Order: sequence, then C-alpha cells, then structure tokens
Amino acid sequence: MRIGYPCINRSIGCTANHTFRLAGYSDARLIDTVSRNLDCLERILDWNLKHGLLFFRISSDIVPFASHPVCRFDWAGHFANRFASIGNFIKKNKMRISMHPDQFVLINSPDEGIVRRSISELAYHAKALDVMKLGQSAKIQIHVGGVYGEKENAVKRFIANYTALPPEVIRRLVIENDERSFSLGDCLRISRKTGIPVLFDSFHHECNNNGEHAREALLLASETWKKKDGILMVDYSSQAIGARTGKHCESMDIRHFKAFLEKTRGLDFDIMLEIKDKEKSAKKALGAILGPS
DNA sequence: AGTTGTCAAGCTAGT
DNA sequence: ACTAGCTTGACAACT
Repeated sequence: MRIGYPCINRSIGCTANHTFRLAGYSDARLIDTVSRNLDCLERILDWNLKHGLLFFRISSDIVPFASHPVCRFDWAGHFANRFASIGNFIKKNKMRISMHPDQFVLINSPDEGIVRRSISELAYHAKALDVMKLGQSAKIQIHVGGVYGEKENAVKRFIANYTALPPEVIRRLVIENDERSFSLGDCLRISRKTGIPVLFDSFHHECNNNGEHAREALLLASETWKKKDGILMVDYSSQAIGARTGKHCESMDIRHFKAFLEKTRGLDFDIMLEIKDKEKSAKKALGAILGPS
C-alpha cells in the first residue's frame, strides 16, 4: 500500500501547477512555465520519497493549455529528457502516479464539441505520462460525466465514446464513482461492458451507494483492475463537519481513517488522500499505518 | 506589498 | 436565478 496526496505540496515553497492567462500565450511563456513546473515536480517527488509518500497526483496544469488550439508547440519533444528523467526517478523508487483531468472533461456529453475537447485533453494527459515513459499502472481518472436527465442514454454515450478513444488513452483511463450521479454500482456495470478499471472513492461511496459495505465495495472495484493496471487506486476523504454534503474535510479525521483501515484490513491498494491540508494529512495517515494503532 | 476580480472548458444540487 | 463544489487556486491588474 502506497500513500499519496494530490497535486500540491504546501511544505516546500513551490508548486508544479503554474499557469498563465490564455490571452498572454506565447511559446516562450509556455517553455518558461513548464520548466518551472518540472523543477518543482522534481522537488516534490524528492520530498515525497524522503517522507515515505510514494503515490502522487500530478496537476493537469503541468503543461498549461496543452490541449488548446493555441498551443502548437512540441512540448513533449522539447522537454523529453526532463520528463524521462522524472519518470526514471518515479520508476526507480516504485512510485505510483495518477492524473485527474478537471470537471470539463466529459466524454458522455451530448455536445460533440465538449466530447472533442475532452478527448484532446485526455490525449494530453496520456502524452504527459507517456513521455515520462511510465507503465500502464500510471492512470488518468475521470468521472462518468453528466446525467443530462437521461441516465441510461448518458451511460450508452459513455460506452460508445470510450470504445472509440485512442489506445494510448484507453490503456490509462479509469472511472471513479461520484457522490451523486454515478455510484460504484453504475461504474461496475460500465466496467463489465468496457473493461475499464474502476477507481474506488470511499468518500463518494459514503454519499452515494447501493448498500455495499466498504470492504465489499473495495473488493468489487479491485476485480476491475488487471495485472498490468497495477493494484486498485482508492481516493479517501471524509466529510467536512458542518459543511454541505460532499465537501472534503480540511484536515484528516484520524479516527475515521483508522476505521477505514480496519474495515479494509488485509486488502492491498494505493490510497490518495483528498484532504485540503495535503501532505500533512498524508504523513498522519502514514503514521497511522506504520505506528501502533 | 497587499488586495481583489478573473481565469478555456461543465454539471448538479442546494438555496 | 444563482452559487458552491468539484482533484488543486494562481494570475495579473489594481490600490
């Protein structure tokens, strides 16, 4: 089991998700920004290794505007050596990597333009992982998408559009159960028809489920991951107290986390802590796993 | 230097 | 009708 956190480290004073305004786009600006992002990504991964955190989600902003028509620059070629060097570090230290395209990526939209832009964005994510020369266990996670008032048709569109995706995207794409529209059960049905692995989000499952207990749910999701996909990825969080349902907590509720570990004892998976204070909670989680409980 | 409005892209539920 | 929330606020203009 590897422990990780998404995108940002608040301890080391740099971030790997610098961007800029579209209106100010230039190749020079892009090169400068990506260069800074890669510098910081190296520092974050180095910090993570020293702290025993071997799972990390790389920000979608690592190459800003990469899928936008304005960007015709060959960033993958220009930075090939740097990406490969980071990839080597990841592989050498047996780290796990994920990426999570943002909410605008919807391959089941009835709007063809949205689908087209989503595919471009997915292709960019796949290319970033490819140019790092990472294996198929480095994943790109998305939600199934919108319901559009007709859930079954929304699922059918997902399956049809998924099947037509380029192979370099298919080999990395996984779906994640969400907190209101597509439950774990919905994702598993889609997986049976497509073979797509299902990433288990424990918090979303608490909000939206079909009665499966955590252990059972986790086992069902695990079965959708083939050997070449690596072990199951899990997103973990818990409800922010007093906030509306679905809001992630600011800091880890260690009792809730220990209860989750207890329920899933003996199962192997990599766990991503979607908690606002990032590496701080990841270290607490590591303590809970390694230390006496 | 610090503050604040804005930024490529969408959907849903709550108010 | 509007907004918070979503994997993550950061940028840049203005005071």
